[in-house]
Amino acid sequence: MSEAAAVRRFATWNVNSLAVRLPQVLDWLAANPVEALVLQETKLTDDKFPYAEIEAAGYAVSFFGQKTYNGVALLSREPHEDVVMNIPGFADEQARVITGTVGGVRVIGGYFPNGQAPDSEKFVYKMAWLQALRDVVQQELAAHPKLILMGDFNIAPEDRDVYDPIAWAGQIHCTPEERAHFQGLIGLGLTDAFRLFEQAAKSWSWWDYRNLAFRKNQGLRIDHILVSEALRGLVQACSIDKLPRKNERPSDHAPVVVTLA
DNA sequence: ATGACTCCCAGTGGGAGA
Repeated sequence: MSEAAAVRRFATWNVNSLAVRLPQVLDWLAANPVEALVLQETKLTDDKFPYAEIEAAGYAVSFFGQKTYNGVALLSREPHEDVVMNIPGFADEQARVITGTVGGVRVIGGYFPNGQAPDSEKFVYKMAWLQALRDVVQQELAAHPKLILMGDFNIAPEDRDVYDPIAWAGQIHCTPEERAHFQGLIGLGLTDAFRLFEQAAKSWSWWDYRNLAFRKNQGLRIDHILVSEALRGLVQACSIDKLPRKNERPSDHAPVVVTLA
């Protein structure tokens, strides 16, 4: 077995338009070879998806998108199998989930609903979507003990994941209802890989484009990698890569990477 | 400060994101 195959890395990145960010994604993959990468907010209909460019970079890719909003993709160094789009049994016009098996690991990539505001219809949708996701993750876990659920959760699990928890208290991403759903996923036997390790205080995965938020490090940790019990003992590292946020025309999110033995 | 930016589809503005 080669040295490269001895360590396995899986990553998630909300790219906020793959049409704009494709060069950055290819540059990032060249510098950060991974076994699999899930993307959110591709914002591309399938006929416009740049699969040829991604395959030329050495990655198999499945994708599922729509115009303007949402859209997800699964990239893997080796071909992946048993791909499922969205949540079976949950009727949804929005392209938010892509699942596939990569080297024996079931990978679920999700772009969780934003929810807009706790008193909005979009929050009601977010709650229903989260419940449906929990059910399908539970089913997937029963069939695939080695499982990673990762993506843009649009939930800051704890106050330490928020730059100003007082100002954000009860606001979208920080409501008790959203946090309870996050804990519901943890309750399935999943572990927040980032918190398996000592991390710098004020570690965020998203910074608002406005108000010099990145420069001032005012952000939220809302992009997560959850690993199943069968994988937990193999996790060697988990980190947020802030470098792409320093690019020109960056996504507002940074990639999150987990390393397995 | 109920803002600030960026993306998109639209089209000379507005919705959504988080």
